[in-house]
Amino acid sequence: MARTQGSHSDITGPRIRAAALQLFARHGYAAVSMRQIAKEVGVQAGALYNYTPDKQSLLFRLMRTHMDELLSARAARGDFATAVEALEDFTRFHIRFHSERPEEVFIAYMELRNLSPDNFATIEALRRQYEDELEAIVQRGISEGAFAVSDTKIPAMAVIAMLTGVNTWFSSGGRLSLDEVETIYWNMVRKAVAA
Amino acid sequence: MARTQGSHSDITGPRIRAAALQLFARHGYAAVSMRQIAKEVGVQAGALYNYTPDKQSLLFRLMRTHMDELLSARAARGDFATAVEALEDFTRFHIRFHSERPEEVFIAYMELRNLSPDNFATIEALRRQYEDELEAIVQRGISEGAFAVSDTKIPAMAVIAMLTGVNTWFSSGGRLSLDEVETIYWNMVRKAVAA
DNA sequence: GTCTATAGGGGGATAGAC
DNA sequence: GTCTATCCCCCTATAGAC
Repeated sequence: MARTQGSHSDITGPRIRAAALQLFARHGYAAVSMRQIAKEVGVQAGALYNYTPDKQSLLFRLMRTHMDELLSARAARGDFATAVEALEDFTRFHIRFHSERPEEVFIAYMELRNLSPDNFATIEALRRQYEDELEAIVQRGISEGAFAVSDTKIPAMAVIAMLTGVNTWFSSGGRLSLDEVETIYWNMVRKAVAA
Repeated sequence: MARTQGSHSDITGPRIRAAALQLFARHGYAAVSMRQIAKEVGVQAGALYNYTPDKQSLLFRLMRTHMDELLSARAARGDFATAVEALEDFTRFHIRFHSERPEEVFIAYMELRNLSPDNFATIEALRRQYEDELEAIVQRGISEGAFAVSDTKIPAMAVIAMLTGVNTWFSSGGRLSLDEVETIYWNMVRKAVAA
């Protein structure tokens, strides 16, 4: 028996999430209505509820997917002989991964307060996991005698804040290529923690 | 003739702005209603319009005041003999000023997209002015031979992003005093740009 | 799966009494 | 200056036809 249902279901779902991603990033979750999302997709508002139980779940799914992709892309990176090499890899990975997903990154930082408490806890745990990976690199560098910092958590937070800041100004057609930007940041990061 | 009007006007205005500040910071501009603000102040919603022409102006005034205070506090800092000293002063000033005003800082970063185009341009110009002051310090450090960075704008953005990040985790009752935090950051900033 | 229609609730802002 | 009352609009989410 051929399935007669589901003719559009495989395409409408992704299109809803793509529209929500762009609209949430541009105007903010609270300022975007389900009607706007529906209009962007080309369906009526009621049809959205075939794909998401509610607006909150739509936001959560975008953030959850983003964090999962971040952590698995990060996990796919190899091991490194020294903490310095690991830190350079982290620096370049972070800048590149985030610059390729400006909308997701923006939402991940700006819409945390619009998550329900449970959803917030889930996202927060994933974010913490990512930070811990950098903190471990800092710790390793100290053990190896390559880094000299009087704390591990603060340098990790400082480096992530600094690198994520690239997204606020970088544009791919600008004065510098992403590769050049990576190198400038890596030089600053390297020196900042160096012994 | 004694003025009989204005009995509450001197106090209600500030209370409205204080309530809006807290609510906007906590829930976001778009998610907060004029009725909520009024309730927090203890007046009816219509009374708010004696103090602001509309909701947008309320947001703008908060951001404008914050940026004005930032720039004048910064201007009150003295001159310094070397770029290194100027950079240390900037670092400590930025962390302290921002950590004392978490709600204002949060709004200044998160609600830019909810400003009308004209209001956005005004705030953006003030923010740019602040960044330019740091960029000038970086430029000076290069001239003096004290700093070695292959760009001036990117290090300025990187340092500001790093320092502002303190607000995402610092709490005054925590493991470290603000003074200790300042010193940790200053060591990283100093080394990051050092020749 | 999508539509139309609607329930049920807020929203920003204004008018006019006091 | 503040209140009550209201205009007119939009919101999320659901029900039921097709």
